[in-house]
Amino acid sequence: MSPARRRVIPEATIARLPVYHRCLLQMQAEERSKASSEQLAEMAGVNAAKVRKDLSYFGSYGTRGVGYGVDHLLVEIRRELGLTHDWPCVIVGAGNLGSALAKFAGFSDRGFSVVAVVDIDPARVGEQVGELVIQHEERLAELVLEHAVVIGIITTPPAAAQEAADTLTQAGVRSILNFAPTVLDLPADVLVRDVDVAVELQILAFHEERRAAAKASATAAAKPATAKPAATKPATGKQVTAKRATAS
Amino acid sequence: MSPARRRVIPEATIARLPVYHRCLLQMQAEERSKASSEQLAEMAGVNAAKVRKDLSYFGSYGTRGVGYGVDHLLVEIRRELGLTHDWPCVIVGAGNLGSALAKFAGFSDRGFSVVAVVDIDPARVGEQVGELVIQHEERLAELVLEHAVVIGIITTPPAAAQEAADTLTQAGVRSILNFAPTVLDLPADVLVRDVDVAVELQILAFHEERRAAAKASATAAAKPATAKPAATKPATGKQVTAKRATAS
DNA sequence: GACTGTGAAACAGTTCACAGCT
DNA sequence: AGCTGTGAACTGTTTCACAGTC
Repeated sequence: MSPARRRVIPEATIARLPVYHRCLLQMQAEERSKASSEQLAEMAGVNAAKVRKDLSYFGSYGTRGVGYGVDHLLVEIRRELGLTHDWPCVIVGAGNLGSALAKFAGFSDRGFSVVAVVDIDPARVGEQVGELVIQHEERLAELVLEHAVVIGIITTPPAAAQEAADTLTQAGVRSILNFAPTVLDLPADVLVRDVDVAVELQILAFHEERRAAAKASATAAAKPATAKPAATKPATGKQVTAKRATAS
Repeated sequence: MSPARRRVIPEATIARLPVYHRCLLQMQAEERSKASSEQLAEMAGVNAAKVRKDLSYFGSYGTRGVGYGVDHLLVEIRRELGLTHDWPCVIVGAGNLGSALAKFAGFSDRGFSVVAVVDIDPARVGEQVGELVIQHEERLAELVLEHAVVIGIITTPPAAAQEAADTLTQAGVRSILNFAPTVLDLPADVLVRDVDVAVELQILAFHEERRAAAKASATAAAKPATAKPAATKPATGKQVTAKRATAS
């Protein structure tokens, strides 16, 4: 529809867009028609300047002195994210996680529909998972073509992930969400996003470990400059909010 | 044990540490005793300079002219990540995802043990999930204290996530892995990492959308500088690898 | 000769601060 | 008066390139 005369958007901005989208949906549900960058920021857990800069990459959707129109902004973000049309996805690996994702309805309302679930274990083929029936992984390429699958979701054990990714790629899939704890080796035009729960836990553990070390060494050291005293209670006005980290 | 005379480590480095750890484990399994930054980099899907810089934050664990000793490096990273001791975790919300995580054994071998699963639905209490029995969410604070839980994993529906987080925080938990699609509002000393599958899918969708737009506009434009022709096959020497993005 | 460790350069992302619109 | 949009300053991260060590 629109001409591709668009600026280059920072990755960090792109990663926040879905969050803004969610916040705006909530505002819409609350019948709010206007939102200032300040309000959106508070809700999204970022600062107002960031919201304004992020949104400005796409155009001037706000009104000075007023704010952003919730409905309008929602439409624009929706368009940018391609949430106006459907994204057929396939899940490879019907283990605990794959099945959980297949059953989970929360994506379909945002345009992501799981059109097939495959597994390599013949014993599992035919089993019902949510609305779908597990098919054999042999049929993966076929299914991708048949349903015009655009996004592949890999939830296999790590040893099987590369092969799944290769099959998906050869069938034309260019976007992969990889839950397997492996680094996939794919052509440069394939976009892979890794979600690894163990990695996340280890990052948390690292910080816990440091906290413990800091506390231990605070016994001798006089200067309390290193470790702040734990924020006793949320302040009245500006809420001191948790350190946040999302997939980039 | 060691004095807290440690440098400040960039977040980006911390996020890669678990990946190096995984690669080293694999090398160890393959009986390799030495690894160069180049080899580690290839395996981890990053470049060699990054590996060297990352590791150098922790000390000089390599030998010039030789590389890094796999076993030694593994011990050091393990220590940094606190994988030498156990991290008791609790899962709040025994839905599809919560149950899948509870059943999944893949964390325990890295020191993360799920010591309890709670849910707010009385009908689910008593149900077996993996090795554990679902308990009522009322008991959450109690369970945290009893098992000295350090990490809380929130897998509730979004509406219930804030309350779960508050309870965890009040019981002393300072690290939260949040799967609920909500921005949690917590004291600044609580570290939250968000994992949101819908967000990940939307990021992939954004890029797909742009690809489609670029292709559409490429009809008129002569310069093929914007979109590279799809890498036909993995090159012999240096592998051109997929764009990668992990939780930061 | 090979490979690490690291300053310095380049790049990316965030925050500031204010001009400009309504 | 209020709030957006954005250059400019700043902070964080990656990459380069090479001196230093084995």
